[in-house]
Order: sequence, then C-alpha cells, then structure tokens
Amino acid sequence: MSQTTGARQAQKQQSRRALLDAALQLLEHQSFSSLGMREVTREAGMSPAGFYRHFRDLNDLGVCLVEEALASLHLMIGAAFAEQEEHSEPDELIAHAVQVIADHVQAHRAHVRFIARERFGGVRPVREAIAAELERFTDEVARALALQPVSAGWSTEDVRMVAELYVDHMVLTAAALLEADAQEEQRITATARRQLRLISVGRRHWISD
Amino acid sequence: MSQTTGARQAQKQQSRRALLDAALQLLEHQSFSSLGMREVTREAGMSPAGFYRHFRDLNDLGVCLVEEALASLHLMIGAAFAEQEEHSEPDELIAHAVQVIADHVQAHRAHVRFIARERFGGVRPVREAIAAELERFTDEVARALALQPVSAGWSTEDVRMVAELYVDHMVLTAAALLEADAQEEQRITATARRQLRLISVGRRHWISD
DNA sequence: GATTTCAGCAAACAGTTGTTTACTCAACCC
DNA sequence: GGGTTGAGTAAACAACTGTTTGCTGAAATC
Repeated sequence: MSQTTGARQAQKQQSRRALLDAALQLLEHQSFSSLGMREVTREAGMSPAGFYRHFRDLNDLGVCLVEEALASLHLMIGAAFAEQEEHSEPDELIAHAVQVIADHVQAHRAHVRFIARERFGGVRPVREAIAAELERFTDEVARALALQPVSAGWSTEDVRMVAELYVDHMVLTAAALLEADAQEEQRITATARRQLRLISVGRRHWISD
Repeated sequence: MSQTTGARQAQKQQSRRALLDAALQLLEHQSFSSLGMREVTREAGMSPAGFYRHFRDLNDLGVCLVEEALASLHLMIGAAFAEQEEHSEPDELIAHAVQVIADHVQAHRAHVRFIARERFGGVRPVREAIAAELERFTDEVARALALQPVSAGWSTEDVRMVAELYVDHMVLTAAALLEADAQEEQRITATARRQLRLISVGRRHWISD
C-alpha cells in the first residue's frame, strides 16, 4: 500500500527526511512550540506549500519525530540488555549501562535533545506522544528487571516503580550530557554510576510487600 | 534605592506583576520560546510599548520568573526540613515530604509548570538561570543531608550525589503531578513514596569511599 | 506514446510580530 | 504651586506568519 514503483516514492521520502532533519536542526535553539513551518521549509530548501504534501500540521511532524527518536532508544536498550550477561560484576554492568547512554547521546544528539526538551513542553500532542512512548519503554525495562534474580518475590508494582526510577534517571542523565564538554561529561557519568549503585544497593536490601 | 515616595512605585510594581502573571498564564499552553511580548502585554491589559518600562527583553522577564518560582521552593524546603524532627518514623517523614511537594504544586501550579517545562527548554538564559538556582537548591539539600546520622562518614561527593537524586526526583514528581487528576495523584504520590523509600534503604546500606 | 498522477512552486491573503517615535497626564520634588 | 519625572499610550514601520489557489513538469500507468 505504500509504494507504486519506487523512484517517485523514494524522492518523496527524501523530501520528507529533509523536513524532519530541518526541524531537528532548528530545535537545537528553540522549543517545538515556537517552530514555524515557513522556517522549517526554508531550512529544508522547499517552498512553504510543499510542506502540506507530507504533513497535515506541524504537530503531525512533531509526533513523527517522537516516534523516530524513541525507536532508536528502543534499539539501544535492547542491545544493552542483551549484553548484560557478559558482565559478571554489578559495578561493571552499571558502568557499561552509563557508557551506552553516553554513546547514544553522542550518536543521536538532536533526537535526545528533542525528547528531553519536549517531554514537559508546551505542545500537548507531542508531550502525550512522548509520555506514551516512555511508558512502553518503562514496560520493557520492567519486564527485563523482573527476570533478574534480585527481583525474586517482588510485587509487580515494586518492579514497575524501580523501572520508572531507572527510565527517569536515564532521560535526566542523557539531558545533562547534552550540553556537557568532555570534562563535565566525566563528572556527570561518574555521578550517574554512583546513583545507579545506590539504587542497586537499595534493591538488594528491599523488602517487598 | 528602590522607592521615592510610595504610590508611584506601588503602581509600577502592580503593572509589573500584571505582566509576570500574564506571562505565567500564557505559559500554561505554550513554551517560553514561543511567547510574544505583544501577547503578554495584551493579556496584561497594557500597550505593547509599556513593556519596555519594566523589562529590557522577554528573556529578562523569563529570568525574573525563574527567581520568583525558585524563591517559593526555597521557602518550602526550609519549612519541610525544619519539621523533620517531628517525625520519628522514617516512613512518616517520607510521606510528609511527598505531601509537602503535592501541596506546593497545588499552591503554585504555574510556577512549577514553568520550571519543569523550561528546565531543558529552548531559551538559553532561562535554562541557565534554572540550572543555577537548582544547583543552589541542591547545595541546600546536601547541607541538610550531611547533618543526618545516616550520612556519618560519607564523602562530600556521595552526599552531593544523593542530594542531586532527591532534587531531580522532586522536580520530576512535581511535574508529574501537574497534569494529574485526583486519582492519578494517588498513584503518583504512592510511587514517589516507594521510590524515596528505596533510596532511603540504599543510603542505610551504602558504603562510602 | 498518450494519459493520468502528484510532488513541488510562485503568488497572494489577511494577521501578527518586535521596536521606535512623539505624546499625555498624574505623581513627585522643592 | 510651578517644574520635573516617568509610567503608559497611540500610531506607524518593515518583516514575518500559516494557508489557499492554480500552475508546471517529471514519473507512473495503460
């Protein structure tokens, strides 16, 4: 249902990409709620009217960006959990997890910035799309946590609450890394590791109801 | 240096207040970076040019809002720590702390929304003002934590890292409460208490370097 | 090869934006 | 009470906004 021959659709996809990239670029220095469509089309090298061939709205484009940004996050977390057996020491695993986040921020700056910035931003549809995706994300983390030996005998609410703590901490750490230079990055990742270790200690001594 | 006779200055302060309140009102449905000054003056019932008698810029107004919003937060946390001796049970203290946050959100919705929304928002001066204020805030919390018996023998970095964890958690909880109805509020506060308890357990069993 | 489809364009629309200018008139000072 | 200060105004400025209209020309279909 999505392709006719190829060349036509491919060109359209390319223009669409240009619009999304232009938006991401502009969002480095402003919030989504102040983004203009003329601004976006200008940055993408397209005439204003052309925008409507791809999106109904700017909000429409915003929701697409949310899905795009969190898709790459899902891939990351999947890979991170898959590798977790390789690390026997818990501290090693924490260090690895933080490094995975730092690498992800490096590789997807614009996406991470967008999520962090608009999570509580001024545009309802975007905010809600992020909330919905982060919830699915938290479910995923909760499922993985439940399989760990530490979680034996835990209530689902307790597992879920830890998952929320981890996800929030991850987003916050990623956001902090966005504007950090190499030196600040060391401080931030060191603190993040310490905090994760504290939570880990808490989990080991937790008494679930 | 700030008053001449009274009536004159008082009227000016009142207009200034009207501008700040108008901005806060408008910021319920948009981000600061999309706020217009004509929009603000219109909402405040003032002519556009009048704005410049009070602020050089919209950013100038934004920074004022930051200071205003975090001043009330400082008052809150001061009161909360002052009352902490009244609660012998740790769980009771946690429940009280969460309730203080919920009450604060109820009483200062617009301010809390502004801080949560613009903490990672698109306007540099505002973002940096919030970061600076939250850092002072974290210092305050760290000082209070250091006095608690649990922190005996802890390094200053470890105390500071816990303080950051608490502050971030507080802001996040407050932000979550913003859009919650009565029922969701119960869920959010319950989760927040659980999470604080987990951190508390972690602190009790922590081995500082 | 003729016909249909449709991504992208140029132009025009009425509104809105931030800022400056010259002004009014009440509160202040002496 | 006369002169000064300064908070707030109305009008004008060029620049920009989102959206619609009819058009062009290349790719796709038959």
